[in-house]
Amino acid sequence: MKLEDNEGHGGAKTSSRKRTASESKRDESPTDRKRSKDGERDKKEGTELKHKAKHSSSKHPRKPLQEPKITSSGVLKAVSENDHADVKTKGVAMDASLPSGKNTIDLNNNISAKHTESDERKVTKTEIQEVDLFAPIEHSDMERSDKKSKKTGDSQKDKHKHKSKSSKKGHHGTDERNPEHRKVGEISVNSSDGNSKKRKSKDSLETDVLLTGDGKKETAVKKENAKKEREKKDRSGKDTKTTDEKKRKKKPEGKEESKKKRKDGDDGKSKKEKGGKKEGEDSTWKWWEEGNSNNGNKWTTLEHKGPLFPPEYEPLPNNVTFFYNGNPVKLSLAAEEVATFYAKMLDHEYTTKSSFQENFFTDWREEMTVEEREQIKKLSKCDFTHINKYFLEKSEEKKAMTKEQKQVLKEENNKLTEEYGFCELDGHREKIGNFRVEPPGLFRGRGEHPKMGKLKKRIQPEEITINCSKGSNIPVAPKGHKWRKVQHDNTVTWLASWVENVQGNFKYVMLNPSSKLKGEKDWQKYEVARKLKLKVETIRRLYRDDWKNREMKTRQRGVALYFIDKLALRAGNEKEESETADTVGCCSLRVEHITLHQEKGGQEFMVEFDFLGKDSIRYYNEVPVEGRVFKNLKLFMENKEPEDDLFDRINTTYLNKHLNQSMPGLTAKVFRTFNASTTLQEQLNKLTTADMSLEEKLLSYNRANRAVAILCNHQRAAPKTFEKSMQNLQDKVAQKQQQLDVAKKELKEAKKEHKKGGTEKTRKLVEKTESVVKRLEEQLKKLQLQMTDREENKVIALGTSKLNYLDPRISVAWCRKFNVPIEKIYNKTQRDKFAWAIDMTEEDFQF
DNA sequence: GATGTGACTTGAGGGAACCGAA
DNA sequence: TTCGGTTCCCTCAAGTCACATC
Repeated sequence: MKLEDNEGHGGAKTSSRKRTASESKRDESPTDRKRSKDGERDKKEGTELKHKAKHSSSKHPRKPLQEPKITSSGVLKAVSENDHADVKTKGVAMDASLPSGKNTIDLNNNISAKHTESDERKVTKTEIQEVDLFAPIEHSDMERSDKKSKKTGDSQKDKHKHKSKSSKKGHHGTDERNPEHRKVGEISVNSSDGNSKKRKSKDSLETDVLLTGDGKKETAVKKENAKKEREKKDRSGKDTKTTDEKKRKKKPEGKEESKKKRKDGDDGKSKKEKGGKKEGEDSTWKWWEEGNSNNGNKWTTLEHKGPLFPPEYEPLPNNVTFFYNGNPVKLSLAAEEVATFYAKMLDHEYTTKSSFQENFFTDWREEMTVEEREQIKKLSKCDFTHINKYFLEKSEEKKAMTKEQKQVLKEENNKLTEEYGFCELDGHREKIGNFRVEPPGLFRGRGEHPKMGKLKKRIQPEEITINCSKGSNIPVAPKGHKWRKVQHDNTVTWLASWVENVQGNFKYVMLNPSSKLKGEKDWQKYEVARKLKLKVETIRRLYRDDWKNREMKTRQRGVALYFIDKLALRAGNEKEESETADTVGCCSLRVEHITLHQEKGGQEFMVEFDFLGKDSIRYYNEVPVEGRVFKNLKLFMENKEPEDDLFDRINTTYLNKHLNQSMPGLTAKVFRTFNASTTLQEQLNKLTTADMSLEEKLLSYNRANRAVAILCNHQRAAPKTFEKSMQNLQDKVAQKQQQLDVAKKELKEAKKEHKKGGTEKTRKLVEKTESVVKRLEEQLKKLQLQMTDREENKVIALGTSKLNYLDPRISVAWCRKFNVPIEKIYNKTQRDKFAWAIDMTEEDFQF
């Protein structure tokens, strides 16, 4: 088959880029001359292919990859296997349910297994309800809110028309992009993307969406579910909320909970939780039960106090000296402040890196006076140790403060949070996520960031734009200052913004994840992912077809999508070279990041991935792929240098445009959410049974969560105290075992005595000893489970996936179904963030 | 169509707060 | 009550993605 390819075509590269040697070489190869012809035909056919900007070797010198900070997947695998062994020897029967064929929580196997299952499994519409992106979402867990809002729904229907394009000033029309024109009790699933108007028209063409007489979209599935719901209601004679409330009231109180309640004075709240809320603040704003009457705007009224600035620089005491070339030097205030930034970091590895030192020194010199610059010419001659010692002492002093002194500080802090940490949004008090302006300091990029060590300058009010509603109390700028600008743009969610000087990025003051604005977006995100579930089989079939397409570009698209779907890779936007660390995602993978093995470890068509992803976290994985993918990869790598792009014909914009055609609202990152949540749901279904103890259930939950974290490559550094705490646990287990052995011996004796000549006393002793043995056995098992869980969690971060990728309704439903207190899986912050899900989800929810 | 901009989400690290054992 | 290990939660860097502009 002939493959369309215009690699040799003149317009291949972006105009500003120089052609690399390898590019020229390729242009001259016979294959490419052929491709050039094909390319011209492409152009004629209107399918012009464009090369992506390519990395030249000078810009991306091939350097050895950073040692895995924590582990490669191989290590993860090894850990899992060990754990598996542990689990077996400890007799905790959880292993049979591990996700992979090899009974390890191994990424490859896990994903392969998952795909095999989901590929074979037909996702029918009756499994989950169809959710229309732009129309009312009506599925079981939302019904309660729907019902409640129906009271006001009809009267408000008219309000939900598209807002006309707003006359935006400084910003482009976010309202256009995200109209959120939903009806009362509904939520629009059109996330932050923009083309809602366009999409709505596209969406209305979808065949699986039925239009009812009044123009309201309703799917057949929704109708079916509504019918079921009515039947359910008829049977119970009560509405779902009542049932739900009753159910929750009935829920047995876990031991831990009741213990906690007693301890905290029967209100079930920890000290922290108690401290977090003011009197009268207990009633959470149940925005999910309300309609959105903002016509796509983010808010109607917004009032806040503006951001809180860091304290002014406090000069060093006279007895703390900076030395240059062995001589004490009294620095100017500005230079001294920057010197303290460096001095504070002296113990950090950063300061040993040459780029950090160079960047710091360059920026520091800019803050110096002419005389200082004249005098201080070499960083190596600078001695910051005295300053460093001073700050260490200060830190020790702070630690050694009395309880009362600490309390005073805390109260001062609380006062500031009270004043600046909340805003009034549409009449509701909402928590602000980050109300403090970032203090000055030295920029710490992650990985080998070329700008590490540069000076992050102090932000002045004159650089800050305030966003609030017209007619509200405008925040007052600090004395002697004024704001850069005060605007009233309700199409954006931020309260204040500024541009940081190191990378020129915008920084924003935004709301806390528990707020309506963030919660609604989160909900929408999971609804899009659920919608993908209905389409994923078609999409997979389509990208498989792409593998054999005659166009190179289409083939690359097919393979890239396969990776994004199968391996949960990030999209991989192009980045500014030399401005950021050299990290990649799917579309920006280079030839050097993969190695093809015709056969490895008894499996054919193996692809070895080794690259630095987001935050310079290493991604290492060996994956068996389908033969056609393997062949295509070979083709993509043909005649390329290691530093050339693997997918040189596509980029994330192209990929997302294509995905959006398959399903409105679909982008590359939705696959991560979809696959993460699907994996959690499948694993929980597989790993939990009703007869498990609470601890066993929690281990199952964490294992399911872990499978997702591995899939998403969420690694963490092993805690510093890991070995020690494991040793402590092991000691405890040994101690408990010993106690158990003794108790068992005593029981045997007691039984013997009782058998000899049974009296009331001997009978009671047997009973007592039996209960002791039982209690000790339970305690031992609990400790063993704890140990297993901790060991398995050594280098895996569960938090990120839990917060960002796992539909909370899966977890909430699981808790309800298996009587697990929600506090066991979500801490206070997480419960606040997922309040909407906790309130609306019933036990039968399935992602 | 390429590039730039802006608004947002995702992510790991680290200090503060908390909690249980001694 | 103290100490030390663990968890929470804040911070800010680093992504994604859509729209604007050239």
